[in-house]
Amino acid sequence: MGAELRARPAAQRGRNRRLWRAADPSPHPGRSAPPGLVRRHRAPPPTRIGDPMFRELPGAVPLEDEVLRFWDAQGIFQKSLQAAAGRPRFVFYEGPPTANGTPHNGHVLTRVIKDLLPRYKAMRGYLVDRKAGWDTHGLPVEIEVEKELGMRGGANSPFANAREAVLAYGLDKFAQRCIESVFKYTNEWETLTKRVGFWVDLDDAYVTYHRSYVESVWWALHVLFERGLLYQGKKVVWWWPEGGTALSSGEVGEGYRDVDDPSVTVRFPLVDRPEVTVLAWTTTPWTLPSNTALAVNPKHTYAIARVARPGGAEGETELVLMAEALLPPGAELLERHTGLELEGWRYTAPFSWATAEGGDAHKVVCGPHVALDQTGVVHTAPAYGEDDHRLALDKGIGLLQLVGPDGRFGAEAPEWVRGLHFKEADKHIIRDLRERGLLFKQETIRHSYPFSPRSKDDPLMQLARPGWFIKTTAFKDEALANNAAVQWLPEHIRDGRFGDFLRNNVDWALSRERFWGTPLPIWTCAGCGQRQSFPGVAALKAAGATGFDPTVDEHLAVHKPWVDKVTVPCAACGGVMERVSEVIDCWFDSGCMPFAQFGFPHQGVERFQQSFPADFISEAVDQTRGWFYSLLMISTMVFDEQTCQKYGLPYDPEARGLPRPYRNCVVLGHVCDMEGKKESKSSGNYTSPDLVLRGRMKMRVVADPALKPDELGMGKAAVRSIDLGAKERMRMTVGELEEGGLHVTLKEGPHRGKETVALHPDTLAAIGGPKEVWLHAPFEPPGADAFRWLFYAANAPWTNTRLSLRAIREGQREFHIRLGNVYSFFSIYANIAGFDPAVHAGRSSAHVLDRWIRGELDQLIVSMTEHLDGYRIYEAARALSAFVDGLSNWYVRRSRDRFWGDGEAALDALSTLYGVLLELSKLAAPFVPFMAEGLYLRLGGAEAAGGQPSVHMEAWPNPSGAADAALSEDMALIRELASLGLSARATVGVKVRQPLRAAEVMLADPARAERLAALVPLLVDELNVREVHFGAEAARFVDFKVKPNYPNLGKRLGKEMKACAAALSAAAPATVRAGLLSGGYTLTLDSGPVTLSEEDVVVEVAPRAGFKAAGSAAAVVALHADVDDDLREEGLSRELVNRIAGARKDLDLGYTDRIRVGLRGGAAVLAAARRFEARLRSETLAVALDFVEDEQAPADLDGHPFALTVEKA
RNA sequence: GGGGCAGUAGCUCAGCUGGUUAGAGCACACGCCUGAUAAGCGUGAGGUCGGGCGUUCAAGUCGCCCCUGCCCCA
Repeated sequence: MGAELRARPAAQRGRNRRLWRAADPSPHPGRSAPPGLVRRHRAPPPTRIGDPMFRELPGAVPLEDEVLRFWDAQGIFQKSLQAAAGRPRFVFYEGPPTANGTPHNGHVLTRVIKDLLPRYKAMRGYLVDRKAGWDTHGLPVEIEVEKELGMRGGANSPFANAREAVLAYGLDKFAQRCIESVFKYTNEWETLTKRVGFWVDLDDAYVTYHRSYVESVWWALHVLFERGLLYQGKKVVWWWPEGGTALSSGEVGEGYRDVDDPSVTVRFPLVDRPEVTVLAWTTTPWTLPSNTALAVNPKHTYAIARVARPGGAEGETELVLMAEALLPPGAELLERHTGLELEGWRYTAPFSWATAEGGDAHKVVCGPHVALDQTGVVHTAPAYGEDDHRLALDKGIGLLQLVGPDGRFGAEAPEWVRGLHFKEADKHIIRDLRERGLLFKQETIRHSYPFSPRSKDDPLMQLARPGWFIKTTAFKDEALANNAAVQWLPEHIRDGRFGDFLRNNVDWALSRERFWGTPLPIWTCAGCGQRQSFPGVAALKAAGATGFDPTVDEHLAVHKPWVDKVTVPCAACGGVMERVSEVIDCWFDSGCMPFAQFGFPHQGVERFQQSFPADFISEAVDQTRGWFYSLLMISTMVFDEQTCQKYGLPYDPEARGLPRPYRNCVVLGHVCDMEGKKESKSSGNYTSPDLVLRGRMKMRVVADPALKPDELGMGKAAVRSIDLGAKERMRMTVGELEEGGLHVTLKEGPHRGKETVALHPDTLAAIGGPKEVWLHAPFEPPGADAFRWLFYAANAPWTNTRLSLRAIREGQREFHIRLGNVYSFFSIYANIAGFDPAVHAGRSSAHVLDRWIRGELDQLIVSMTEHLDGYRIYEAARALSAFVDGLSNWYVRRSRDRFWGDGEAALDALSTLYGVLLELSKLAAPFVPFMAEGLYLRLGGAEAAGGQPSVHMEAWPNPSGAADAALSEDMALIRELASLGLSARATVGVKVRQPLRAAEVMLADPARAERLAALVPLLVDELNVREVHFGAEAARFVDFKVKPNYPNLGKRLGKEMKACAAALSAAAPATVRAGLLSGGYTLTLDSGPVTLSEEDVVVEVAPRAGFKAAGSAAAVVALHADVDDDLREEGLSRELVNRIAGARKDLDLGYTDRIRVGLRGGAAVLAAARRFEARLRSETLAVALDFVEDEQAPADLDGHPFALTVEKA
């Protein structure tokens, strides 16, 4: 190898490197990576013949590929379960997702949280079954199929609503389509699940439409029916006219959106005094024809007053009746009445199209729900409002229902509004009111109003409907007690969101007039009205049921339309019982999951007994009214003492069997975009999880001639959420794994729909006009571990997470890269030293750094265990990260010279670091399962004594007893002193390579100096000073400060605290300090003398002005800044080492390669080199050093001429 | 309209049961180190802790009111 002249100073090398980087604007998409993500750009030089013992750790995605292959090939997940057989169980319930849409980033969050705790508990010695599940029933599925089939009711359709379209299509075919739709994206879900490392048993997944599941749900309903808790009634429900069905509160909640609606105040003339009109307000004018009452609050004061007539002539007035407190300014008060007094007053309704049924109409009634709002009088239409309905029942008021379930005015209505959609009718009704002089005021308000969650343009209406209900209100107290026994994270969910929901509980509107769902297992006799429920097919057959279709699939047989053909002879009258037509709310399915997943009680009794209740569940916060509720409510009702005893379930009478069915619930926040908005496909601020995981994503593509041929049109929100500059070029291919493809420039533009991008028509044609394309990001994807880490370590799981590549990379740098670097460092020296864990591991080195890091590791184990046992994921992740920081930036940094030394010292350090890394791989395993596995296997954990095939089968580490609180504190102080020393060096302005004579350290608590003695060499090295002095001399550059120890003194002195603080600050600090050190210092306050002990006063130090020093409250470090010839010579020699090391690197030499060095230079350089020749040789592995005196040498070493040749020996 | 959560540095977030220099990361500036090296480290600047009132010797932390945002409900 040829020699190379190497004389550029280090600083210049650095600058060039920066320039090189800055001048490289990523010309090779797909290849270059942002600085910081690629660990090295060349393989480390071979260090010995044959394979090194400790292999390099590859980048994130290749590592994850490798580990996934390994898990798969070795069946590690299954093995881990087999190995845990017989251990106590930690029960986890998987909340079933619906696979009829592609998974998004929010699902990544839930999946990684659900993965972490089971992994942890498995390592802690539990058997953790992880049964997957799929939610397959319900409206979302039906709507999806209706869309696929182009079914839609209304104006341009032959059908009144989609419901009728489905009936025309055929229920049997429809059910088949639903099943297909449900598993449309199963592949995407399974791929994502594996890719993010969520261990769950997909092969044994429960499916809510399977017969065994349906029969379990039937059983639960049967139990409720038998107890009289399942009843038919009429309730006001949120109704979706176009869908022809009621919606559950969860479904309604999805569809709220801000809209502008009319806000009208209407005149209702009193019958007895027609000149006085009651003013009532509504935002739903279409309900006015169905008005049957006006409600007032009995406690409020109402007034008859003369007010200006709106829109009337100047000075025109009218008499109105409304709440006194809400009268407009200038109103003339004529009479006062309490709400109570108004009850029974009759008024003339604005419309009289029909007569109210079932009671009185058109009078004033009192309702406690009436708020002091608008006029304080509420227009009441009992058919269209829950409060209204309840009040009407209460007061014997009848009901008018002029808008039918199809959302349109019916035959009773006059022609001008007949057949009109209710929203459409609003303006006609307002016009009519205005023409008849009944409209007092009209405005427009913006408020949130629910729309169909599946068809965004269909407004919902409240409607009194007959249906089946569960009497959940009868279990309110029990449910609240159950809730109180659950450990919620965050805690406030219990008394806040969830508790509130339970307190305001209303009976569960269970039935759905739909098709694809669990059929309600109730049969009724047309003859005598007898009703009976059946807990399963066997019970039906036992009752003599006929009509089962033997040709149909067993799962379909328990669904509509097949199950509707099943009839049962009526035990009461001998007639024929037929099934009621309804199916049930699919939330009820989900809440039956604890037992239905095993088919309990028809089968799987033992598995259920072992799995009830769950130790842990986790979903996003929107499930408070969804799954969290359905689970809790159903188990509260069904698994009472009686049921538990009957089926041998654990029931602690003390706790009334609470909580059930879950003990701990981690509530997750939403995944938001960079602006903090919730990610959603329809608003376009959404990226596929694939982008983070694999650096690519599949998008639909449409043509847009407004684009340039090389442009890719993408919604603004999408571009931002992808988190690149718009100028970044992405690679686009048609096939998933295709090489090459087109490079396109992102062009921000309008949002074109869910996951959709646009291309110029020609470009689209040129690539064959595909419907979908793959976009490949011009960066190295962070991968699954980094994605997981973001959700664990960026913030608590229940706060919303802002997703951005930047944030992911930040976390990756902080944890993954740092840990990877430590391993990389270890592997280099372990390979050089021939470190063999079988021989060298487990040395209990007495070196203070080794003792320290082992102690820190112990403390880490303790704190992570505590945190994870308390489900505090974020805190555990922070502790882990802080440890890795200390390991990298203090342990390794200060241990370096030991690693490249020989013999025992190196083996001690290697053995310690090896042990720490191996334990760390276990501690990190639940968080970053891929990297942890990669580390574990590379460290030979599997081959070590007692090792397991996988880190995930390892036992969670136990503290070894190495924790040393005193050492830990002392080291923290030393690190603080190092920090102060470096700060002081910055004021001196001398680089750290230049040794200084001494550092003077003054501690606020001088007693600690002695304990620090053993650690002082670390400080000497870190600060590059020859000596560190504590104490006496240091007093010269320190000022003392004394202040009261508030927590201590505050309790003792109370109100005297202020005076004491003032007196103390007035005293001379040095005197106070002296007094304290000699047993106590006495202050004289107005109230008398107060003697302060050392514990009562905090003494701090601060650097006195004019010294090269830096200080904190605990210490001041000052430096002897003068550099004499002796020090300068040593500095020069270290400078030389640095240059030679730089040359080695430029020559790409291996770590152990020997070199020959030729040094030309001036007298000063040569003198330094000769004096420190031994060190020069050993630190640079120079086997030969030639000196040539040359005062004209071209390069500069701290102002001295010099030149260097380095060649491999 | 009601309820829940949140508002702390330019940005993203910590901050335990109230205790006196309010922290971290990123970004920025300067510097350092470099046989882990397209990595790493240090220092600095940057805050009336959304606003107001109150409780207290002491409030980012507790209470009340208001403002703003998000979520849930009506």
